[in-house]
Amino acid sequence: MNIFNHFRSIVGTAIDSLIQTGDLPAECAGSNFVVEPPRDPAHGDIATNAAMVMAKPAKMPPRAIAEKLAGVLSRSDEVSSAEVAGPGFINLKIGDALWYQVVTSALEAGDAYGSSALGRSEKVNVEYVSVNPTGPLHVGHCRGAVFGDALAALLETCGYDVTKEYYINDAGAQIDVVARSAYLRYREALGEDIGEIPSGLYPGEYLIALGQQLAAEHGDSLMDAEEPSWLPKLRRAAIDFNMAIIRDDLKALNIEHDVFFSEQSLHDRDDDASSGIETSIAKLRARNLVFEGRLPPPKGQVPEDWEDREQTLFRATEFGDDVDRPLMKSDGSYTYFAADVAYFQNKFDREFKQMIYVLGADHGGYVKRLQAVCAAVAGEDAQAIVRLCQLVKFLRGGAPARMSKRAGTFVTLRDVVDEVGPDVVRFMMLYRKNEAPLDFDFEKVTEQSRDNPVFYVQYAHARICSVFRTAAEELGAQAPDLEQLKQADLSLLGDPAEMAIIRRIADYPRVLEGSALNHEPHRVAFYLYDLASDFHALWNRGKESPQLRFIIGKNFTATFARLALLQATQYVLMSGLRILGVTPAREM
RNA sequence: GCACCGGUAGCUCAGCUGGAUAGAGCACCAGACUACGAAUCUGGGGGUCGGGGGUUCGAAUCCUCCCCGGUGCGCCA
Repeated sequence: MNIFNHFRSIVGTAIDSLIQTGDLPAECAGSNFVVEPPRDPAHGDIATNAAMVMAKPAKMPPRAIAEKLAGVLSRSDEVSSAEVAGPGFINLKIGDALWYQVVTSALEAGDAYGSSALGRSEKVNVEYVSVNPTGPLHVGHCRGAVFGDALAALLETCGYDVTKEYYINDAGAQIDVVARSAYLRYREALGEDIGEIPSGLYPGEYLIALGQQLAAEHGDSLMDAEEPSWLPKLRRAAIDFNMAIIRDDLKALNIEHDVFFSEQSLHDRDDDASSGIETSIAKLRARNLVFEGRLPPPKGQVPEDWEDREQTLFRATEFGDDVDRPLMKSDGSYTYFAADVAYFQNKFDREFKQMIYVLGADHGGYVKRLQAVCAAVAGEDAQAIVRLCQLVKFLRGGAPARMSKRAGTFVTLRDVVDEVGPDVVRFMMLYRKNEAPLDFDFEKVTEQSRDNPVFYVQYAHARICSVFRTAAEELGAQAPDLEQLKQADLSLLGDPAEMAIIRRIADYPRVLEGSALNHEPHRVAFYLYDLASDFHALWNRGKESPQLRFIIGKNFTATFARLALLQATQYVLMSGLRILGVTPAREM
C-alpha cells in the first residue's frame, strides 16, 4: 500500500473532472504534479503542488486553481479536509483510519512491505566490481562493490528483473604479468631462490600458494620450458586462482554475482565463426560508424610516445562523445574499448533494457563513450546508466592508509571486513551519496561509537526484539501472535510520537520508488536512520509517560496495539536493511 | 586546454529530480535511567546554500560566466 500513489490518482481524477466541466483547460491533463508528505506535519497529512504546476498551461493563478481543486477533493470520501495554503499548495487531511490501515498492510506484507511492481519485470543488468583478476580486492573496491550490490537489491525489490554481473578482464597484458609472476612463484615452490621480485611483476605473497599449486600439478616439467609454451597455461591458472580469491573476498561482504562474463570470450572464435568483437564491429561498419582516421593529440599533456597515425575509429562523436574512439591497437589487436562495444552488444542481445555500470570516479571519462556505444547499438531500445562512485579516502587515525597493488603491501578488502565487519563496511559505504567523496577512518569506525549510524539503526531493531522477548516472558501464553496483532485495535494509537512512526512507515514505499528510479540506494540508508530516530524517540516517551510504554501490564488491547506498531516498524527495518545488505541484529 | 564530479552550520553530510520558515549527526550549553537495554531521548544557540548575472508566481536545485578542490584526457586495462 502506497497512500501517496493512492492519493495521486485521486487528485488526478479530480483534475480530469474539472477539465470535463470546463473549469480547467484540456492542457492540464497529464501534468507532472507530486503528492507527498508536507514538510511541516502541521500543514496536514498529504500535500500536492498540482495547482502550481498547472498554473502555466491553465493560464490561471495557482491559488484560483487550487480553490477549485480543493473544492472537488473535499467531496471525496477519503479526504476529511482540503485547504489551500501558501502560493497554491493543497493540504489534505485524511481520516486516522487510513493511517492505521498502513500499519495493517505492513503487517500483512511482512518484510515484503514496500516492494512494488514499479519495474514491471524490466530486465536490468547491473555490472559492478569487475576488477582485473590479478589479485585480492583492495579497500578501494569496497564502495563500488557495496553500492552495486545494494542497487541491485533495491531494483529487485521494486519489481525489476535484475542480473548482477561481473566482467572479467581476462584478455589483457596485465594477465601476462600475473602469469609471469606466478611462474616465478612456481620456481620458488620447486626450491629455487628467486630473491627479490623484479619490478614490473606482482610481488604479492598471495601468489606463493599458486606457485605451490602449479608445482604440485606440473612437477618440474615447466622449469626449462620456453615462455610461449607455459604462458597460456599459467594465464588460465592465474585467472582461475585470482577469481577464486576475489569471489571469496566478495562473499565476505555478502556479495554474490549471478554472471561472471569473460572478456576473452569476446575475442574467441568458435570454429569458423567470427568473434563477438568482429561481429559487433562489422555491424557498426555496415552503418558507416567505423572508419579509418587520425586523432588529434590531447590538448594538455601530449604523451611522449605520441605518434600521429591512421587507425580504426568508432564514430563516437556522432553520439555525443568528445572524440572518436580507437578500436584497434598499433599491433593490429583490438582495444579494450572494442571489447566494450562487443560486450554491450552481448548485453543487448540478452534483452536487457537498462545496462547499469558501477564505476570508480577515475573512470569518469568512460561515461560518454559507453553512452555513445549504447546509442549506436541500441538506439532508444536500451539505456546505459553509469553510476560513478567517488574514490574513498582510507585513513587510519587521520593518516592515509597506503595501498598499492603493485607494491604488494596494499590494504585488502578482506583486511577491512575482518577488522570492522561487513555490516559496518556496507552501511558506511551507503550512508553517503555515491558522487560525494568519502573518508573512511579505520579507527573511527572500529570505535563502534555513536558516530556510527549503523549501530543506531541496528540498535532500534534490537530494542524491538527485546520488547518482544519481554512480552513473551510477561504475557506467557497470552503473548500475541501475528494474527492477533493484525486484529489489534490500532485506534488506541494516537500520540504524536506514534503517529510520526506511522507516517514514516507510510512513506517507505515512496522512498523505495524514488531511490530505485534515481539509482540512489543511499536514500534507503538515510530513511532507516530517520525511522530509527522516530522509534528511539517513542521509546523514551515511555519513560516519561508510563501509559506510552509498549507493554502495559494486563491491558491487552493497548499492549497489542503497541506491539502491532512495533512489528510493522520491525518489518520496515528488516526490509531496508536487507536492501543494504546489513544484518538486522537481534541483540547487540 | 577540454570533459566529468564535488563546494550547504565550526566539522561530517542530507535536501525526495523547481515548492511552504534550508534539515540531521558530531562538537558546544542545559536537562532525562526505582522503567520494555542511557549504544537512547528532550530543549538551546549556530547559515551571504563558493561568487556574480539570468530564467519565473517561486531557485540550494535549471541556464551562463568566474573561483576553489578531486578525477580523467590515442594504442593501459
